[in-house]
This record gives sequence, C-alpha cells and structure tokens, in this order.
Amino acid sequence: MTQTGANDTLFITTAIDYANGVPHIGHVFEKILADAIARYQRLSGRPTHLLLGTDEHGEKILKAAAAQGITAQELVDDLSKRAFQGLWERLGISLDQFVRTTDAQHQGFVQDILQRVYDAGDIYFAEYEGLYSVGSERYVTEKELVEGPDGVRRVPGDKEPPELRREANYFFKMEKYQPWLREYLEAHPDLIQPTGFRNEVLEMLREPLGDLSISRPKERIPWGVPIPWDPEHVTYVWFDALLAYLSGPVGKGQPESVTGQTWHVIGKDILKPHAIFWPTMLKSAGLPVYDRLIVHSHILAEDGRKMGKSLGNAIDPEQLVQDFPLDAIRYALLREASMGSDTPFGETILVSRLNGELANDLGNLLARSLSMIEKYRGGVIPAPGELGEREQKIVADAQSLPERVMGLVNDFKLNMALDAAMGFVRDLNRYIAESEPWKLAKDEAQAERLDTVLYTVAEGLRVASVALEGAIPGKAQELRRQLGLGEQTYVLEAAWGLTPAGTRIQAGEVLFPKLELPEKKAEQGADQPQSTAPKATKPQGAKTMTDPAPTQDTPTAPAENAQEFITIDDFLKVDLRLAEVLACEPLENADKLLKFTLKVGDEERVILSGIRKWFPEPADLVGKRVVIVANLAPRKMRGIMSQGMILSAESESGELDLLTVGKALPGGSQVR
RNA sequence: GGCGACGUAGCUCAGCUGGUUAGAGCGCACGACUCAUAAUCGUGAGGUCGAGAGUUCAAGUCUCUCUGUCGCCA
Repeated sequence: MTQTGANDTLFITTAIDYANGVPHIGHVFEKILADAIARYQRLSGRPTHLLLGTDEHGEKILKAAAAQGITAQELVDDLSKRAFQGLWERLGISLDQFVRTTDAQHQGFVQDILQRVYDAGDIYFAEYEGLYSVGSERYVTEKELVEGPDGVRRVPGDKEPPELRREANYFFKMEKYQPWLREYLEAHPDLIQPTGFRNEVLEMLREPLGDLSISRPKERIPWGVPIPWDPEHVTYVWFDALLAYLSGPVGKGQPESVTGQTWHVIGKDILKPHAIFWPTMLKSAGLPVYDRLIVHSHILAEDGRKMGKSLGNAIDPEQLVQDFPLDAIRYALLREASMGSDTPFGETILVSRLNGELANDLGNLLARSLSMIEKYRGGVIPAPGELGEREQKIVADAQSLPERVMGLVNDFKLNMALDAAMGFVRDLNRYIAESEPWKLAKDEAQAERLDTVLYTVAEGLRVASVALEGAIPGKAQELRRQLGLGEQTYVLEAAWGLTPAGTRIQAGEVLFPKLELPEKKAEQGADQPQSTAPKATKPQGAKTMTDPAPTQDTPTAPAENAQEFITIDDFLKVDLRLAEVLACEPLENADKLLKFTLKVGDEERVILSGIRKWFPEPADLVGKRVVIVANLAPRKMRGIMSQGMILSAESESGELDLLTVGKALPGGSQVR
C-alpha cells in the first residue's frame, strides 16, 4: 500500500465499471493489463497505487433493480462486491484501493468539485428537448438512429427506441475549454496512447464540442449525487464516475491534486469522456490533467468476430477462471493483445500459449534444469567456473533484459515485453542443447565446465522469473521457490549472480501442466450438451496439481460456456425456414408422434415430431408459424417419410414449446 | 458520406529515415539429442510483399489511381 503521500507515487486507474451487470472478458482484460503495468512499475522500484472501482448510479441501474424487484442499493451492493470485487480477487489483481461511487466520501467529493466548477461560472441552467436514449443515457440526434429489422428507429445497440424528452438541466461549459484542450494535446503528444486514439481525439476537436449536460431531474432519476445548490437535480454519470479517480486517493489522505503521475487505463469505447470531458472538467476545477491515457482495444472471439451474449460466443470470466490456471490466462491475454487493435481470444489461443510457451519453453526449462542439478550436483546449485563467450553473452542479455522489458512496458507494449522475456528463456534452452551438460557429466575433467553451465541456467531462470513476474506473479515466485530461493523478491534491474552458489533446490510440481483441448468430435446427431472443459494431457507425476485443474466434465453443471465454437459457415449449412402449419394430427399406432403438414414457400412437406405429449390438441397448432430445419436428411418413421425437423425449446423442468415468430411472415422465410 | 489505418510465407504478424539472396513465432516435414512437461535443438518448404501506373541508379519501404478489410466520426 502506498498511502504515505510519497510525491513520486504513480497512480494507475482502470475504468470505474458500470455495475448494471456482471463483468465480461473485456473488463477482465483491462484489469489484468492495468495490474501487469502496475506490477511492473513496482518491480522496477516505483511506488505504485492501483485503483479500481464501480460506477453505481444512473437510470439503467434503477431500471435493472426494478426489474429484479430489489432496490438500487441492493443491486449495486451485490454486483460491486460479489461480481466485480470478487472476480478481481480471483484474478489476483493487486489493487490498492476500490472506489464505489455510492461511497459517502466519494459523493461528498463530487459535490465539492461541482460547487467549485459552479462557482467558477462554468455551469449554467438550460432547457432542452430532444430524443433521449435510455440505453446510452444521453440525448441523441435523429441522424444517429438506425432502422432495425422491426422497422423501428433506434440507437444501434439499444433495445428501446429513444424517447422524446424535455428537461431543464445543468450544463457544463465544456466548449469554452476546447481551444485550451487542443493546445494541451498538441503540447503533450504522449498524453493519449497509442497515437491512433490521440488522432481520433484531435479529429473530434475540429468540430465544435458543445456543452455537456451534467444533471437529471431528481424526480425522474433519484439515483444519483444531488447537485449541491439545487437538490432537485442529481448529477450526470460522467461528472460522477470520472471523479472517482480523484476521490479515492483523496479519501486516503492524498492531496486532491496528486503530485505523482496519474495514468488511466481505459477501453476505446470510453475514449471521448476521458479524452475530452475529463480534462476540461479538471481544468475548470483548477486541477492538473492526468499524465497518460492508455487506451486498449477490445477482445474478440477466436474467429475474429465480436463477442456477445446474443452471439453465444462470449467467454464467461468466472468459468474461465475455473477452467484455466490464473497465470496462464493472464499471460495469454497480455501476450496476444496489442494496444492498437482488437484481439481475438479464446480457449484454443490460450491453450496454445500455455502449452507452447509457458509449459514447453519456460516450465520445461525449469524442470530439465532442476533435474540436472539434482542428478549431477546432488540438488545443490554449484558455483560457476570461468565464463566462456557463450555465458558472457547470456549474462549481457540478462543484464539488458530488464531495461528492454520496462521500455516496452512503458510504451504499453506488454505483448512485446513478454516476447522479449520469452526470447531469453528460449535462448537458455538453446544454450543447454549447445552445452550438452549430460556429456560433461560423464567426464570428471569437465566438472568445472558443468558447474558453469548449471549455474548459468539457474541464474538465467531467476532473471527470467523477474522479467515475467508482472504477467505471471504467482508462477514467477513458484519458479524461484523451486530454485531454492524461497520467498526472496527481486527488483527488475540489471543484475547477475544473485542466486547464491550452494543453494539447495526445492523441486516441486510441474510449473505449467499442459492442457489439451478436447478433440473435435466427428459425432453427429448426439445433441446433448458437451462440456469442452480442457483436460490435463496426463496426470502429471503422482502429485496433485496446484492449478485449478481442468476438471473432467461436470455433467450436471448448467453452465456450458465452454462450448465448442462453430464458424458462420458451419451455421449457414443449416437451412432454417419458417413453415406454416396446415394440418397437425396424432399418428396412428405411435404414442409420441405428431404428423405435421406444413407449407414451406410453395411446397408442402410432412414432418413427424415426437412432441405429442405437450400438445393434447394438435389441431390448435394449425396456422402457427414454426421453425424447421429444411435440409435435414429425410427419414422414414412408422412408414411415413419425415422431411425435416421442427425446432422447439425445452426447459429443464420439462416444459416445451415450439419456436415461432411474432409477425405473420410467410412460410418459407429464411431463418438465421 | 468525411477522416484515418491496414492489406507481406497455410495462420498471426516484424520490416526505422528507400539499397546485397524479404524476416519471426505458430503449424507442417525431415534430422539431432536424451537433462526435461512425447519436451528441446537444428534444417527445410521457396511468399507476383492486394492490383496497376509513376519517381529513382535502386521500392515491400516514396507518389497517384483502383480494389478489399477495419476503425473513428457524421
């Protein structure tokens, strides 16, 4: 914890997450990224304070709570503590502080700043009428609306169309600070990173910004921080949430303008509030602007498409944490992501990084090194003899590695930083192959040479563990433990020889057990849900694994987040059609089957379906429009050819209904 | 529609201010080795560097046009 008020403390924040639902993989990535950056700063000796939080006010939360029949406070208490803070704990996020916007201390701070900005004359009252999007919590323009499949115009991504609203609100004179902000950005080219996003902001600043609505009438939205001079209004989401970056440290005794640096890690979707609203707010309040805005992109599904619940390809963070070792998740995400572009991610990618780099390169290097030290030197790391050219090259690389890693980390190129560290690991493997210690061991005359090789490898591993520690903190320490270094910690700086000769190794369990993705089944027809939780390649040794071992299937587990992905092409193979039921009758001498006569486009088809017990009055189904698989191979049942299959949904409790559509679309319409 | 980025080996991508046979990782094939988590190490397969034109002694690397993909904005 860094609450000493030290002037050089680096404050790193992530976005203050909106607590109207459970976190998704994007939240996870952002926290791991910020955590890794923070850990690397601490590793290199810089006092660092990592702040996370939840944004708990606003209309959407009010509605979400109402929908669940609980109070807003109950909803956010549960989400903030269980869903967010709980997950961050399971992910090993080294946070120093967690701010909730419903904290009394925070709310008081917001009011102080509001009052100050008001006193400065930067807030005015005005009436406004326009289209209001509840989903986006803001007024939108007619141009932004897009016509949906149902013919209703709405904001893309919103469920409900915007409402016409007329309100009197307080406005912040943001546009007043536009020239200043542009100059500030020009003068601070490193402020927003990567530069692509800086350019986007400069682009936004070419057009007049307009002023920012910062309040809502309390009668309509009582769930917010009251405006200090007008209790009939509460403040708008951004004026509330953004201030959490300051209210947190202030609440811990920091001066409100911290003298150390402040870095904000955010997603590209909230670039504008952070790059434009926030600096102008700070300027108006007489506070200094942050030092870095680190903008990351999004996590995509493995096929490169967007991830989403509706698409069925979303990764459930809780499931991910259960199925895979924490440090493997962290490493894979950091290793894959590059700041400028969206990053595909999923189990296949994760397992590939885990097996290929963490297990084969790093874990195996540790295993083979410990094994040789055990066999050839009785488990004691020997003192090195004279270093040859090859060893000197390794020492030089080891000494320059920390600077290379930190340089890349400070450019927010974590993927390349990890690659650099892994490159050093790979070179140690190469070094072993070249040195052939197993041959040296057979020749007494080569004893000193063997000592040198074994020491170089052991110390090299120690160096690598420090270079990787920001990404895999748990395993880095475990690695050192097995080298016999106990709980000793090291600074990430040029160093060699910190492993004392004579250290007794403490070999333990395999550092990174390999996982194997279940092979794709060539089965067909069997549509029972199939867990694809990865399996350990083999039960390693006789010991139990430290990692949350990829358990074998839990057949009854309802969560099926780990389902295999199919491509859009796979899906399109299935020809789904709407079909109108012309006739429906029970089939003689079959107690389960119903015989449907359906109109599909111009043709009529007969399909048999074993759902008789749910429809005692089959004739009632006539006229319904059901969904069928039109290109299923025909099959003869009870002497009748069934040409397809009718889709239905069945609950766990055994209730069943046919899939249908709300509108009277014609039979034969394509479903996709 | 406006602005911008990108399009390099099967896949993911490096290639700074233009200059010898265009690189890495993964995957694949073959070989070596045996300390190791069937790991590691080595070698290879030969990609019109999206298309066309231009500048230049010389272009993946600069200019223009076209095309495709993506992002931001409207």
